[in-house]
Formats: sequence, C-alpha cells, structure tokens
Amino acid sequence: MEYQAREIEQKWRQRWEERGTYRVANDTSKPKYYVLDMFPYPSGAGLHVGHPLGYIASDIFARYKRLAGFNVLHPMGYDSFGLPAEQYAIQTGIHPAVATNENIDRYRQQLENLGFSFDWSREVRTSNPDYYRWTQWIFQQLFQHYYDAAADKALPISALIARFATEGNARVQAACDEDTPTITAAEWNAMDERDQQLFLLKYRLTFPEESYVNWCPALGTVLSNDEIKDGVSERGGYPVERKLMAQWSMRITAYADRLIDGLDAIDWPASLKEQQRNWIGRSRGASVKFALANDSSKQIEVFTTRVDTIYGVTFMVLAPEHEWVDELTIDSQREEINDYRTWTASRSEVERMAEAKKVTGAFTGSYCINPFNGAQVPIYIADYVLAGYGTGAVMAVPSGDQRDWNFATHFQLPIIPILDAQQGIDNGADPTKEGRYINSGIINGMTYEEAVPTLIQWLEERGLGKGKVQYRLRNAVFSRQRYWGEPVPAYWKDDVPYLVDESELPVVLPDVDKYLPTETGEPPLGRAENWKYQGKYDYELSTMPGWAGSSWYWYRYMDPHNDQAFAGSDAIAYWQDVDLYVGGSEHAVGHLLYSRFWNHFLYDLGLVPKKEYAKKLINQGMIQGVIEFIYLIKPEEGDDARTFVSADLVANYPDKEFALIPVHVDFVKDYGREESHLDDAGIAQFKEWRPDFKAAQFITNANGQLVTKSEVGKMSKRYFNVVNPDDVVARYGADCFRMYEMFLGPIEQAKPWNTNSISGVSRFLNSFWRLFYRDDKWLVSDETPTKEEMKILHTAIKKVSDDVERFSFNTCVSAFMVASNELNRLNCHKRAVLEPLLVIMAPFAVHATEELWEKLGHTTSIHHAAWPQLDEQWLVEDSVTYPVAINGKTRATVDFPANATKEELEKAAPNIPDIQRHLEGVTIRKIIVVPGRMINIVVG
RNA sequence: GCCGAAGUGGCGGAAUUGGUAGACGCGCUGGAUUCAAAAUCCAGUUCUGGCAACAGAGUGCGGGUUCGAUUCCCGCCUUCGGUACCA
Repeated sequence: MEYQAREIEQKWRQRWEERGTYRVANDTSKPKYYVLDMFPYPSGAGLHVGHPLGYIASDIFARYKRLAGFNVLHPMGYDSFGLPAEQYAIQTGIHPAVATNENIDRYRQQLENLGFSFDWSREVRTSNPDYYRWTQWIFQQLFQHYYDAAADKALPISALIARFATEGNARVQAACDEDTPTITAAEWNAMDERDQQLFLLKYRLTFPEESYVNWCPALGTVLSNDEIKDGVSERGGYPVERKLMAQWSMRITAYADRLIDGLDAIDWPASLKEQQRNWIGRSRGASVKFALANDSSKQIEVFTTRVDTIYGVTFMVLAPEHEWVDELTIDSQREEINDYRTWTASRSEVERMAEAKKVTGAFTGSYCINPFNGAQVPIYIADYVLAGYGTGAVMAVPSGDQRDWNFATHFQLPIIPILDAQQGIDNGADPTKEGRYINSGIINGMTYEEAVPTLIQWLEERGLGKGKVQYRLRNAVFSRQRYWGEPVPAYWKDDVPYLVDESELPVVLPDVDKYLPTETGEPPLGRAENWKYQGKYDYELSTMPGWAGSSWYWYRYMDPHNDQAFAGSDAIAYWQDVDLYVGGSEHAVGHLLYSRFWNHFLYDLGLVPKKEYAKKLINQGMIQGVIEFIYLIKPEEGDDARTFVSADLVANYPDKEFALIPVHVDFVKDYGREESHLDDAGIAQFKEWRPDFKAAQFITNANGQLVTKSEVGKMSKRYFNVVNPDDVVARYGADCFRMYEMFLGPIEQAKPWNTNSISGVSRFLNSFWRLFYRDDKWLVSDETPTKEEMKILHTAIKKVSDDVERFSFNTCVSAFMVASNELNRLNCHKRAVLEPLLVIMAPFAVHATEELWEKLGHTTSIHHAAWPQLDEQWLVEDSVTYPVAINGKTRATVDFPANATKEELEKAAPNIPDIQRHLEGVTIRKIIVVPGRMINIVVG
C-alpha cells in the first residue's frame, strides 16, 4: 500500500477532534509550557503559504514539549477587530462582524488542514463582547491609576487624591503632563469637582487630551506613529496630516525606563530589542538655560547629550515652529524669517526628508548668553531642529556635531575646538570624547568623565540647568474614530470623562445604519440609536486602536470562559507566562511594545506574576513570492497596437520605453529562475487571462520563448503570485507541506517560496512509509536490532533532540532522511528501531506517524507518547576513524580502537605508511591528539 | 549616516565548543527497469590538472593569532532588515 496522504490525514483530523486529543487541562502534575503564536487578523484573502511558517514551527515545538513530558498550552485565536472589515462594510453595508466571522471560518478551515495541535476550546476573538469586556476593564484600571516614580510602579488614583488633600503635589514624584502646576493642599481642596477631575487627568495612565495627531482623511481616523510608513498610512498608502484633536492617550512614557531595562531579562532577537530601544530613544544629558541678551529674565532651554561641549557653542538654533521666534526676530530680519517659515511650512514630509542634506536657515537678529562664559550667541532658526523633540531648541557646537558644522560653514560662523584630541576640525566635526578639554573655562584639562558632573553641578547650583533624561517615545494615542473596535467605556459630563460602572461592562458595540462619520463629523458610533444607557450617559464615541485587544490576549487563553476576571488567578498562577512566542518582526514597535507596557501595568496591580510576559521570542522570516514581469513597449498616444518583447531582446530596442506587466506565475515556465519564460501555451494562457491584450504581438527569442523578468517580493494578490497552502496540501499532503516548509531553511530567515525541492520531501515520506509497508505487506518484525541499527536510531534521537531545542527544524528533517535511508539500505523493519523513530518524527509528520503508530498496535495517540530516551552506549564506536594531518593538512585517515589512549595514538600515528612517506627527511616537533577528533603531527 | 543580521558548490542550505568544509534535498550526468513514458532504484557530481592513483586551490576581500580558522581578532567590500537632521 502506498502512503495515501489525503485519506489518512482526514481520518486523523476527525479522530483527534472526536477524542479531544489536544485538549489541555489547567491543573496537572506535569510542568507547564506555554507556546504562543501571534494570532492573525482574519483578512478576506485567507492564508498563503507564508503565514503557516511560524505556526508550523511553534506546533512542532509544542508537540515536542508535550512528548517530553510537559503540559503544553498551545492556543490560537483571532485579532478580529480591524480596519479592512470596516472598509468592506462601508463599501457593501455588510456588518463587519458578519464578514469577520466568514473570514474566521475560512482561516479555521485552512489551519485545520495543516494538522495543528491547537486546543480550539480555548479560542479567543478580540471582537467578542465576552473578550472585549476585559479589554475595557483593563482600560478602566489604567484610568484609575497613576505612575508613582518614587514607588516605581502604578498606584491607585485614590492614593494620589489623598496626598493632594493633605500635602498638595509638590513632593509627589509621578509621571504627569509637562505643564502640571505645583499646587498646595489648600488649593486642591478649594477646587470644585470638575477642576479636581481635570487636574487628575494630568496623572491618569489613560486620559483625554488635545494633541496633534496623525489624521488620515481618506481613512477618516487618526493613526499612531507605527501605523505610518514613509509619511503615508501603512494600510492603503493614503496621505496623513497633523491635526489638533481631543484624543484618549496612554501614558506609556511612564514606563519608558522599565520597558528598556526589561529587555535585558528576556531572550528576544537582538535586532528586535534594539528596535524597541531606539523607538523609546532614551538619551541621557542635560538641559541648559540660555538667557536672552537683551532680557535676562527670559531663558531659552535646550537639551543636549554633550553638555561637555558647551564652551564650543557658537550659535543657537530653534525649530521654525518654536513659539518664541516672532518675539526674537528683529525688524530688519523679519522678512527673511517669515519667508523661511513659509517655505518650511510648505514643504511636505517627503520633500523635507529628500533634501535633508541641504543647509537652510535664517538669522533672527537676537542673541542669547552662554551661562558659562557669557559669550553672545546668535539665534538662528532652521528646519534641522525638530519642534517635537526636546525643547525644540539646540545649542550648536560645530566642532563636535556634523550638522552644526555644516550650518556654521554655510553661514560663516566660528568653529571652536574644545578637546585636544579633536582632529581636522577644518574639514568636519569630530564628536570624540577622548582627550582633555581646551578653550573650556572651568573644565579645561579635564576628561569627559570629569567634565560632565562638574558642569551639571555648576548648572544645578545656579538653577540654570540640570541633568536630564530625554525620551523619543511619545504617549500613545488611543482613540480611533472608527466603528469596528472596542467602545471606550467612558462617558462625558461637563467636558470631564467618567468611567462607565464596572458592573455595566461590557459596553457593547451598538448597531449603526452606516459605518461612516455623522454629518456633524462625529465618529460612526454617533449614529447609534440603541445604546444601552442612552439618555443616561453621554457616551464616548471613539473606539480603541487595533493594538488594544492584542495587548493582553495570552492571559485569556489560560482561562477563556471566565466571566469573573480576565483570567482566574489560579489559571494565571499555573501558566504564569509565555515560554515561547513566535511571530513576525513587523510588530517590533507596535504590538510587542504596547503589550509589554500593559503587562508591566498588570504586574504593578499584582494581577500577573511576571514583569515580562514572554521569555523567549522567535521571529519567523517572511516567505516571499516570485514576481514575474513581461516587457511591454509603451505605446504612442493613440496607437492601439500592443507589443511584448522577450526580456533578453529588450536591449535591441534602445529607442523604446518599456512597461513591466506582472503575469500570473502559473503561466510561467521555470518561474523564479533565470530561464523563466512564457512558451506558446503560456502566451495563450496570458491572452485568455488578459483579454485586453488578446490582439497583442509577442516578440519571442530564437527558442520561441518570451523571457520574463523575475523579482523576489511580497506574496500578494496584485502580483498574481499567491500560493495557497490548500493547493500544496491537496497535492502532497499536510505532513509533506509541514516538513517542506521547515526544510526550506532556518525559520528566522526570509526566503522566496518555491516548490523546487518539495519532491525530495515527498519521496522521503514515501520511502519512510516503505520501512513499514511494501506492496501491501506489513513488514514490521519483533527481531532484535543489530548494533548498527541501534546506532542509526540513537544518532537520530540525539540529533533531533538537540536540534529541536535550538529551533533548527531544517536539520531535523535531514536527520530523518538520513535515518530512513540507512534503515532502508539495511532492510531494517524492526519494531524496536522504528517505534522510537516514529515518536521523534511525530511532531513533524503528524498524521503519517499517528497512522503507523496505530498499525503498530497502540490504542492511544502517538502525540501522547513519551520522547525516547537517548542511550549513549549505542553511539560509542568500536573504532574511530581519525584524520591524521601533517601541519594541519590531512594526509590519511586511519581507524584506531575507540579505547586507544592518547599516548598510544601519539606513538602509532607516525608509523602509518601513508604518513611515513611524508615524514622522510623532516623532524617531528610535536604530535597533537584530540581524542575522538583528530591527530596532527607538527614538523619543523 | 547610525543600529542589527548575513556573505559557503549550479540552487536551498549543513558544519552545535577552533579539529576530515560542502551533511540533507533539488538540479545535472550516467546506468537499471520499461515497447515507451511516468514513477522507482543504483552510481557520480566544489573547482583546476590528470585515464587514473593523485596533486593543487577553495567558505566575500586583505591581513593576523594558532599545529590547525567557515568558526577568534583587525581593516575593507557587498547584500538584506530597521531607523533617521532625536541635538
């Protein structure tokens, strides 16, 4: 009997479901292990072959851990709120929940097709009210807490109120708005309810505020910074503008230090940690106040990371948007300054970035005073200084900063060297910290390490500055003017927000007649006529962003049906945290940062046991597609003729311009390779597919081929290169698909999809099957295996155990192939060898191994078996083949008894005939023996 | 520019602690089976020279450490990913 993938796989998937094979209990004597996949957004396009890569890897690991004796939680769910379903709803009028559920059904079917061991009884959907009830609940906890910097944790807002009432806020060290005034207890107590509430908003961890946001008119909503790529929306590529709006905001900046420091404790990819560090952008430095020359009561504050270079300051630069520019500009400079500001305001983000190298700016005509040496410092404006970072003003040190140097050179400003180790100041800035200071007043002769504290102390004593830590991270805007998201569980009274009572959660998303803003510009929820407490509450109308539901979902899997808490404390105490998290690196500064923030917060509340929720994280690489283009001669105006030219002939048409037309990869012979082309049949298919090119001419090469241009890129509908896993499974079976995706290479690596060598994996599975069956005959015997056969088995056990632990799944597949080939060569069909081999292969070939396991007479699933013990004795050789080298160059290989001592080997090696002839006339210096490895004879 | 990762046959890739470079698979070549094909099986396959035994070269480039380097160190080059006038 040949291996019948389709029937066997279907049979087992059905049985697993009937028998609840992959159900996981919350309490067991076994140690726990939690393997989590980033849950998908169920898009309308379904899965392509790239999506399951991470799921396959995590499934293999989860199954391995299960076999190794762990109680493994390996769940799956859906991040089911999101923009595409809403856009679709706007176009079609179909409720997003309906479209989303259809997409989920399709995803579920596609996932089932691949034989994953998910415990579907624990499935979660973020758009389910039973789920988002708890997203809303966490939001409310954030509202009711503030971040206490002294305690270094979130504390209840009630504690803050108590302090305000007794001592005011002067001694309160807490994360709060920058403009928070200092108040006394008397002032606090004198405030009315409304003013007190407004004041508390400056401290709450989530709060509404008027702020500049990224408004996307085409999408009708605000976007967070990580939802914008290259100045346009990540989804749809629409333009984005800055707009002042009242928005809910999350005080993630309160956790900036903990989010950076927490990275040290977790095993995540270095590049991903680095991205988060850069995104948070912690800079240690100092703020310094420069008094205005003509009004010493006014001071411009700057932030610098190099306060040690302060004696090299020769000018000051403000952002063009800086609020003091008007005031500082003297009459004779006003026209120039205004022209410059008009010009910078008119430039788009894209233009500004493209011309970043160009030096531009204007002089205000005013001066300020360097507090250290009293020098007059001219004040300029320039757009290389950003209004949104620091104070929007910088002290410029041309000898130490290249941008300042460029500016100084352009405007002929002085450049003062400040370190004796600085070199070539005439040709560019030298930002070194080496050497000792010169031209530097109180720090002359000091080193960097001595100078910085000296300067900061000097500043602090005079109230002219202080040591300061500056972050790039901004508070996260949390409102979206959309329909398909979690309603914010708050209402408004006298322009003050209050929480909907906890007992009334969830605030269920109401039905609306249209998914568009109202005529008055309110979000779609403004259309709702059936709010539960309409009339009683003036509901908040915005919804939460996509990242809200995904910021805590791993806890819900632990206890998915709990209606008393987001997860029961027993369940959380048992499962603790995620041991292995698998997903794409594109979430580095979005989901993976926000979820860490929420987790730190939940930790502060004592609700979860670990500061960091995911011990280890692996980024699976993207599987890319091959994009195939053909060359079309760009037609002249009014010319209806269309001509395609084979790619290798394009050079013959130097006077023509070409357009690249993507073609369906199915039409292309040898697609993805150098010789990819359309043959006659392919051209015919293309014509049928694109009737608008039915009458086109095709200029083929001498072989009658229309050569195509291949590129590696995204797998996407618009390039007609999407490969559906269902098609691959239908042809080769799920086991083959799973193993092939692993066999392609390391999971972290991006690689283009090709089916070039899937036949090899398929062949292997068939030959493996033939160890058990041949020509309908069951071959397995109870004979005692030979030593050689046991060695093959235990070599595989060792290799696969080691490799699975280090997530090297491609080499595991190779190890199976080696074992299978060798056993076939030896005609070994012995149960004692095949049974353990079956178990170590079970995480990979999940269906075939289960079938054979049953055929071997087992009544329980192979996926509940025990990982075989490695017995090293079988790996010990009678003899070892040593490479014998002379000066590192191998001259012979010789077998020695495995128990030969180092001395024996040293003595024997020079007397080997093949070695002897190389030793004539030279003297042996020494002989190096690494037992079990090699022998090297060093000659002089 | 800065940060991170990586450069190995015709291709995907292996080599875990410095110890026979190229496992495994694809492709290719030859053979068996077949009327023929598919499928399957066997042998070969880094490059150069040689019928061969064998010799030499070889892990992006140039140096270094070492008996021995894909692996460690120094300096370059290239590719990919991220990020950017962040003071």
